[in-house]
This record gives sequence, C-alpha cells and structure tokens, in this order.
Amino acid sequence: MTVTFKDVKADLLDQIALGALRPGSLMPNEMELAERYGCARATVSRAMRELADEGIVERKRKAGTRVRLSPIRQARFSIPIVREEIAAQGAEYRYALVDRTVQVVPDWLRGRLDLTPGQKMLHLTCMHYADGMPYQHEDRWINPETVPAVLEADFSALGPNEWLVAQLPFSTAEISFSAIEADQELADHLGCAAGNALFRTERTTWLQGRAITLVRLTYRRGHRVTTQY
Amino acid sequence: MTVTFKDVKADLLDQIALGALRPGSLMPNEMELAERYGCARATVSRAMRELADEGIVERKRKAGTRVRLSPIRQARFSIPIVREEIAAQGAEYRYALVDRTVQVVPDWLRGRLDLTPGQKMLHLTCMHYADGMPYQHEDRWINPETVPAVLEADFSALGPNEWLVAQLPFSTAEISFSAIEADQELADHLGCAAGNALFRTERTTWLQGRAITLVRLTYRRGHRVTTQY
DNA sequence: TAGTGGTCTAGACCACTGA
DNA sequence: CAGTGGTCTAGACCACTAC
Repeated sequence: MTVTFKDVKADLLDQIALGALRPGSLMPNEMELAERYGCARATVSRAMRELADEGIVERKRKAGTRVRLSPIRQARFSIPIVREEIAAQGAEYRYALVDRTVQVVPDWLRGRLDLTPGQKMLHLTCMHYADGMPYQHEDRWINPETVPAVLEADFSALGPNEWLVAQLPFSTAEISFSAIEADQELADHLGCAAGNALFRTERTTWLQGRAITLVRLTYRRGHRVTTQY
Repeated sequence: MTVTFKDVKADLLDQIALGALRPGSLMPNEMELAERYGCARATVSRAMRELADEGIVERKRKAGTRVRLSPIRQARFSIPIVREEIAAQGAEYRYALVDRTVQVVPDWLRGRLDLTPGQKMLHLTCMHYADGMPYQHEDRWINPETVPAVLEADFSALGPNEWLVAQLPFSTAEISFSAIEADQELADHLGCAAGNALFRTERTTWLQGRAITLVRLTYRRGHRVTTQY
C-alpha cells in the first residue's frame, strides 16, 4: 500500500497529540518529511495544507511550518433549511404564514441594511411546526429593490427562505446567535411563557453589496445547535 | 500566465452566480473542463474539490459533479480563549477561581463522558471579568485519569482552559449553543436577575477516545456570537 | 462494467520572505 | 540570496457506483 496524504496527516496529528511535536516547534520541511514517509512531496504538501486550513499548524515560506501555540479552534455549523432540519429529525413539517405587510423601513433596520429613508420593505411573519408542535418563529424583512419578484410571490404555502434560496443562488451573510426572553407574542406562538429563555439566530444577507434580507429565527424552548470539531 | 486552480474556481463560481450553471445541473467532467480551460486535470480537480468542501457543489464518482440545489451553508465560529476574547474588545481581563472540589462523578455526567461509576472528577467553578464586570461563568469538570497533573495544578491565577490548552495540544470536541434561564447562583455571579435569558456554550473534549473535560460557559446577559460566511 | 472522481508521482518553476 | 512553501504538469492507477 502506498502512503496517502491521510496517512501522513494522521501521523502528524498523532505526533502533535502525543507531544512528540510540541506547540511552537518547527516541523521538518516538506522534502524531508517526504523522504521519511516514503512518498512524494505533493503528498506531504497536501497533508500539511489541510492541517494549516484547520488551524493546527502555521506555515510561512522560508520560515517553515510550526505547530500553533494554541490551535485556532473553529466550529462549523451547517445552516439548514428549516424543513430539512425538521425532516432530518423524523418529524412532520408544517408551515404557516402569520402576517404579511409592506411597510416603510423602520430606522433601526435602515441603519443595519444601509437603506435609503422612506424605502418600503416586505415584512413577513411565519411559523414552522414539527409534528404539529411549534418549532421556529420567523420574522423576516425582504428588500424589494434587490428582489422585485418578491412582491408577487405567494408565501402562503412556501416559506420565504426556500423561495429566496431558489431565486438567488448565492450570497454573503452575517449570522449571530443569542439568547432572548420571550415577549408575549413569541410566547403565544411558540407555546411557552413570556420571559422564557429562547435561542435566536439572526441572519443578514447581501448580494453583491446590496441588502437582500434580514431574518430573526426564534426557536422553541430548549433548542440547541450542536457541532463537532 | 498559466491557468491556476483559483482562476478555474472563480470562473465556475461566476457561472453559478450568473445562472449559466443552474442549481441541480450536471457540470462537465474534469477532463473536459481541463481542455476548456487549457490546464491539467489536477488543476480542475483542486478547484472542484474546494467548491465541494464549501458546499457549493456535490461530487459523486461515476455520477459526476452537480451544482447543489440549495448550497449547504456553513458558518465558522472561532473558539477563542476568554482572555483573548476580552482583550480583543479592548477590555481589561480578570480571572477568579470560585470553587474547587474533587468529587464522585454524578450520573448525568458519567453517561455523557462514558466513565466508570464511582470515578472521581475535578470540579471547578470560575469567573471571568471584563473591565471589572462579570463576563463569563465557567463550570468545568476535568477527568484526572486522562490528565493526572490536573490534581496538582494551581488554578487560583490561571484559568483551567488556558492550563489545559498548554498541556494538551490537540483534541476533538463537541460544542453546543443554547439559551438558558439563570438560576439564583448564576444570576448572582453574572449580575443579572434569576430567570433572565443567558447564552450558554457547552463543550465536551476528548483525547483519543478518552474524555478530558466538559465545560459550561455561561455569558453575561445580552451576549451574542457573530460570524460571516 | 464502464465512467467518474480521488489520489500518487516525479519533476519543474515560481513567489515569498527571513537571515 | 537562498530556503521554504505553493502550484502546475503529464501520466498513471485505483475506488467507487450508477447504469
């Protein structure tokens, strides 16, 4: 069996974990490792590159590769579409449009999205249910100047998230997680008491520098997001 | 100038963004793209592999490469050390050890960490302050069987997180985010009222299949974590 | 079973940057 | 300026899997 980049990567990780390669220490260069492992330099290179991408190791030309003093820990969370999230749990998904209005953008939102005063936005409120129980409350603003078709879209059956994803293949976004206390309206929708702690995701989406949408997703009580790294 | 994998990747992204490559559509295979771009297959391969890693595209042997119907959105959060997190905000960091006990592992924890009944764990409670204000409450369990030195460590000045990072260069972990309601003790420590919604991070860490530590980090009221993608 | 992606190799040139 | 990583190439073999 030939030596693969995964073999090299795993062995290097072991050496780091076992302390043979100490944090801050200089690792052998690619040629030397290639000889040691009996493989091509490209193989070592890919192993090292992945370690660098994962924040385990730090690479600099001429200076060589070092084990990071404190590894940059990164957690990756996938951002699923609610329907798929619920289906993945084996529950039945149901969607409901609660409210739809077109209104002048409030000041707090105008600042956030860098909009002109007096501009109108589409404001949607929706609920997502899992097996008939409230799962997620969606409070969304969409910019019709960026996505004109949104004013004709029918959101009574299909949620705005799925509609937007189908319309716009691509975008950049900022996402934040926080804990909030339920107001009476949220409590009613999500079947909990006012004041209960709820997990909230807030996402702002841009396409080529122009604001598309801001959405606040508030989950039923007890929700948690999890990932491994 | 020769064609680089970045050129290929950027061009493919453009084609997807502009709609020339529609979601769900089958892309040409690597050989064909290599000819089209006038480069080696390995170059195309790397470009496509990165698109796949980023969740833009889906690859299957024999079936070919397709543009994902809805891109898998992934958010990366960096997991900083508290002290660096606070320092990055320009605030002064202070640490305090609140409590330290060695006790038999409670059942709920034993199940989580796959430990033997009756095993003893080090239980630490700490506080982290920013400019003198409560910032984060840390409730941590450490397994002395995996990290024997921990029983001799002095946590009165250095937080257990930093101590562990220095001891164990590497580990796998599971992390989760949730919203909780403050009990009286948390409220006292964090300077809020009992019942307030607080943001919590829970992290379980393993080294080669053996549990190292479980930690619950609860932040002061109003905390949020943010990232872009 | 045939077609696709996944990977390795050996060699080459280049780009960055620390000594 | 010399050493390191970064990348490309052309060819090869392999592994998976849809058909």
